[in-house]
Amino acid sequence: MSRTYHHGALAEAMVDQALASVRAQGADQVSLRSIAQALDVSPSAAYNHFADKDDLLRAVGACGLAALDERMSRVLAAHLADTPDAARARFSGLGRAYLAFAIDETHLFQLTFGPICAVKEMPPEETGPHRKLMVALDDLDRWGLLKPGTRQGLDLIVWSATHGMATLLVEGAVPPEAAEVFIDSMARLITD
Amino acid sequence: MSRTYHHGALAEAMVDQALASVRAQGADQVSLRSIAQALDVSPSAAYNHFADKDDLLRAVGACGLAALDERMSRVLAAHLADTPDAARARFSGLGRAYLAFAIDETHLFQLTFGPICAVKEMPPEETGPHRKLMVALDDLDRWGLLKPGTRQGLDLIVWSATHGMATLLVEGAVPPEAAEVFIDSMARLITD
DNA sequence: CACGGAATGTGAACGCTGTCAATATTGGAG
DNA sequence: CTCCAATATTGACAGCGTTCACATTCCGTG
Repeated sequence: MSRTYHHGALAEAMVDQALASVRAQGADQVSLRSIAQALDVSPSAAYNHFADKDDLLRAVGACGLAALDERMSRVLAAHLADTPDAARARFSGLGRAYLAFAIDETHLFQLTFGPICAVKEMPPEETGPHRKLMVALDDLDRWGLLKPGTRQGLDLIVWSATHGMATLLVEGAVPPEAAEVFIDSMARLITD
Repeated sequence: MSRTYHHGALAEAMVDQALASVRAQGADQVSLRSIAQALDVSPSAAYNHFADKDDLLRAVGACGLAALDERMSRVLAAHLADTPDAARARFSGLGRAYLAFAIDETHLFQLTFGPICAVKEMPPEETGPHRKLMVALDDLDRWGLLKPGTRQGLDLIVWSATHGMATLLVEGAVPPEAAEVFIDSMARLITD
């Protein structure tokens, strides 16, 4: 199986390889040349498919966002029931998924939400994870589980707290055990 | 003013220059060579004072933490009174200071809380900003302004929400105007 | 005051990096 | 079958962090 001059699907192959490298070593340590070498391809081949190294890394960051979104989707799929308990389970399950992603995909999390992938023409309102969190909040509200009149301000609080807790975990400022404590405290604070 | 062979205080001068460069361009774009050149010094001179480039950047990150701490100190100094209102003012003032730092020192914030300066033998419990926030929470509790029985879980919530909101501002995921909304919502949520 | 070692700065070099321009190869449409 | 557009290569460039051998200066000890 001699490798042809044309690879055929270099773009995806490079994203895959870059994804693996980022997971293993963190985005800072990944070099364009090393992933080209891993694919038996010349370094400059990348420039037929990506503008930059950063452009490639942004594609990897998008994979990270997708991975997080899928974790959250699985949680929703596990609690479909139309009951207060299911609504509660969805909300704290989503939070747990977010934090679990930060814990065991640290490097990918850092890339996805780091400076390179900074939000550009892609407001968080339209991304999966943020929307899912807000919908879960709406559900809680619909069942009357939130303290009355607090729904509005809760958007920013819940989002920033969850995302912030994730970054604290990633930075090592807080031990992984704190994640569960956080989820419980949050649920206790916003529900009646 | 001939420049002597020995600079005299290269270490501090390099930190100062690096701090300025980080503020201007962000830590990623700062090169050891450029700051050496700005100080009219050979690139390798840095290695008499710092182990690494990262070691120098960590010193800059420490400056960032100090700058944040000073902002928060100023807030405390402005509300010394031993009254409930002063306690409230201290709490939300500290939050505002944290977010203001993130807004107008974006690059420095990213370095200070980024991977390079990752917490190492320096638990946040001992850093100024975290401690100040917790003390402010204690004050609110002492005046009976918190919902009863919630004090314990509030540590993680308040810390992660504040820090998280700061990172969202830095990433551009949220506009600066949201900062004030956040502070109000937070205060309303945790106090009675 | 003299001197010698410690501290500090220099210069050139190494291997690595991202990126680009010129060139070669190839698949597929006409 | 031919030719163009897409794709990959080669070679080069400038810049990076880092190291090593060496130069210069400062300062405490005799």
